[in-house]
Parts: sequence; structure tokens; C-alpha cells
Amino acid sequence: MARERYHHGDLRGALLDAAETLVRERGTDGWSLREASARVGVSPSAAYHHFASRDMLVRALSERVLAWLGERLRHDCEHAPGQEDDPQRRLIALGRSYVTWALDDPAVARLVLRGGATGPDSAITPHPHDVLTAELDRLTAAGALPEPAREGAEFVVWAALHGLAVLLADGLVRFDDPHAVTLQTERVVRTTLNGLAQEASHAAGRPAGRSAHTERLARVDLTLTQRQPPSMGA
Amino acid sequence: MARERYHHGDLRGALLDAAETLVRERGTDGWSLREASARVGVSPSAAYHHFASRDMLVRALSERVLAWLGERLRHDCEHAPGQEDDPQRRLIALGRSYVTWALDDPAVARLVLRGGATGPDSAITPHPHDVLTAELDRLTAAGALPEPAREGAEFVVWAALHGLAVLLADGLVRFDDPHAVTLQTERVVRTTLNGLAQEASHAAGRPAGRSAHTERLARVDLTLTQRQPPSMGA
DNA sequence: GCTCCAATCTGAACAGTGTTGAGATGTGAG
DNA sequence: CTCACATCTCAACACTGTTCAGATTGGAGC
Repeated sequence: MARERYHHGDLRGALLDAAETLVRERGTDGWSLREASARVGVSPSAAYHHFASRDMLVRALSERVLAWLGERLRHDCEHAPGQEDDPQRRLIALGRSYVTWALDDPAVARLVLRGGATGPDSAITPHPHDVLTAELDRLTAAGALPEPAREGAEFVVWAALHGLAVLLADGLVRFDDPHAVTLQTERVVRTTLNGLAQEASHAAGRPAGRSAHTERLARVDLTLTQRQPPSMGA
Repeated sequence: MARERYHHGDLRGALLDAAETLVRERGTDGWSLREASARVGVSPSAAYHHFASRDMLVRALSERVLAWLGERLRHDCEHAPGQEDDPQRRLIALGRSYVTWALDDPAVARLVLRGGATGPDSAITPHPHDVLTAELDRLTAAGALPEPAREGAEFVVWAALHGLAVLLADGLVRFDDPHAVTLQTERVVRTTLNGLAQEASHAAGRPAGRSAHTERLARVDLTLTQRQPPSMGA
């Protein structure tokens, strides 16, 4: 596995690859920078010309995977089975893609989902969160999600899906039947959307058209975390 | 800080305390066993008479906190503001307690919520998950949650609440107004419950009383993870 | 009271870690 | 062909988790 040329060519990418498979083999912390370097056939200190620290390596990997996940979600929305025009079907496809990924690649998912550096901003495109909000907009435009319930709705849906994904990736819950994951994911999305719709219709029944409760919620200023992109990474 | 007696008396507890404050100061991995030992005024190897490894220390701490959280949730259900007879109010109080804790003590929450050893089983009493299911049962008994929707409902609610808590603890979302957290939590719980109720009523409208979809969901075998309790830890 | 065992803790050591800095080795622009 | 610069190596640093032989102690049984 020793390379012949002194210069590696793409050491950065190779280190990210090695780190990714190491995460898969032994989790986020079950490996060392030295080991990743050794796998690539390079001295430990070589890595420091591409990443400021081990943490930065992990963060860069996290961002790489996150961007890939964004692509995957978007793709699976576009190619939702059945009618991809139905915005609700699209959202279910998104949820399924998200959760399935977390379950199929749990070690990497654990790394990425607890966001050491996965705050929505960075140069990550498309960020999974953006894909979700776009789908909710589409849902609203199609009339499937009432206007009054739209504000902050991405947060409710995100929490539910994220919770599901994290619970599965962490192994806190487990399904015997792999198909059950799909069903539960679908149920979570449907339940959440139904709940959101009903909340809005309740509000519409009130005198002012929107209840005081909904009104206050609308004023909630949901600020997504700003994080520095790794200086040498990404 | 050096103790006078050779035997510490309660080194185990003292190490757990030190670990807890270290987690709070520098996160799950930002400290060493040696440092925790030093804080307690004891040699590093002393810790190994109480915990098989550093990991076991962390796991034991996780379980201690988890049990404490269970107590907290149960307490906050019992003493729900307003009418503690209203099962929906109780569940909202539970959600509030859960999420608020994650936000107020994020470092410890991060440690505990990703469950290295927090699978519902162990000797943890009361386990937060059990408190949740008990509340859902109460909700069903009161008629606020239709029978057909009860099965697996704890999973939907848990996912939503857990997702919210994890997103906040990980700093993936942030609210400017601290009160907004309360509102969003309430919204998440309400939305989920409404969604579950509506799902059931939809099903009731069908010929067989339960749709094929609900029928399949009912057969989902939700298995909670079984994990070994740490051999030397509690 | 004393004895003696088992629990508890210490000290020194091991291999392995992240990280640094000085120097070797190539590469591509001029 | 040269030479500056990016890339990589080597050796070293302080520190980590962990082990184990031996010192220290509290308490049970006499």
C-alpha cells in the first residue's frame, strides 16, 4: 500500500476517505489520526498540512457527508415513487431517505447528525435543512399545508424526522422488520403534517382568524446556528 | 483539596461528580480520567477500582443522570401548572421539562441523550421512556388519544420530543427568546397529538374501522434496545 | 485489645495519542 | 535550469488510558 511518489496527489481526499471508513469501522472516536495517515501510507504529520487538527479532519468529513446527504435528499424528492407531483409524497420520500440513511450508515450518521460543524450555513450545498424547507414551501403552495401553519413548520417536521433518525442511529430503538422503519417514518411525517394542518384549521375557527397562541408562535424567531467553517477544511 | 484520610470514603460518587462538572465545563471528551482523579485528590489508578475504564465512568454517569431525569419528568408531570388532571397538560409539562433540561444543561444532555448506555432497560428507574408511555396511557384512558392510534404512539411523540431536545442540545437550532422554546415545545406536542388523533379518526371513517395502513402499523414490533449495564458501574 | 484479610489506594511503567518544528524532497513557474 | 514553495518525513514533546506490584487502611473475628 506504500505509494511510489513522494507527493501523494490528493492526500486531503484520501485522508477523508480513510477517516470515513474508519468511522464506519470503529465509530467517531475509535481511531487515531496516526492510523488514518498510516492507511494512506503517509507520516502522521503530513495530515497537518491539510487539516489543522484531528477535529478539523472530522469536521471536514462531516461537511462532506452532509453535502452528499443534501444531494441524496433532493434526488429522492425528485424521484419520489409514484407521483412526484404530490408534495406530500415528496416529503414522505424525503423523510424516508433521511431515516433510511441514518439506519444504514449509523456510525457516519452519528458523526454528522450531532453537528459538531453541521450548522446550516457553511458552504454546504444543498444543505439538508434547505431541502426540507423547500419541500414545505412546495407543500404550502399546493395548498396541502395551510398558510398560517407554515411559519416555523419546518422546525416541527425537522424535529420529528431528526429525532427518528437519531434514535435509530444511536440504537435507542430498533425494529425487527426492516420494512417497519419505512412505515414508522411515513407515519411520523403524516402525523406531523396532519397535526400542523389541524392546528391551522382550529386557529381559523377563532374570531381573529388566528388564535393568540398561533399568533405568538408566529413571532418566534427561529435562528439557525451560525458556525465557523473549518479554516483549513471543507 | 488534598484529603487527609488514605481511604476516600466515597470515591465512586466523587469521581462521578467530578466527571459531571468536567462534562459541563468541556464536553464529553474534553477531559481525562487523570484529571478527574486529580480533582478528587486521588491517583489515576484509584479510579480503576470503581470503574473498569474511562468509558464505564462515563456510562455510569450517563445512567445516574438518566435516572435523575426520569424523576424530574415524573415530578413535572405530577405538578403540571394549572390542572394536573388534564392529561394533555401533563404531557406538555413532560415535554417542556425534557426540552428545557436539554437546553439548560446541554453538555450533560449531549452525553446522556445519545445513549451510549441509555437504552431503556438497565436498572434505571424511572426510565424517561417509561414515564412517557405512562402518560400516553393516561391520555388514552381519558379519551384524549383514540385507542386505534395508541399503539406505537409513544414512538412518534418520543421522536418529536427527542429530536427537539437533541437539536437544541447540539446547538443546531437556537432561539433568541428563551420563552420561545416553551412555545415551540408546546406546539410540537400539540401538533403530534392532534396528528395522532386525526389519523385515528380517518381510519375510523373507513369500512373496516381501521385502514390497511393503520393495520400494518399496528403490527410493527417496536423493540427497545437491550444493552448490558456496565459491569462495575451503576 | 489484637490479628489479619480484603478493600482501597499509590507509584512507576507501558504503549499509544495529538501536535510541533526543523529539515528533506519533489513540482511547477519563470 | 533554477529556485521558491508546497508537500512530506523524522524526531521529539507532553499527555493519555491502562496495568500491576506493593503500600496503606478499616473492620471482622478472636
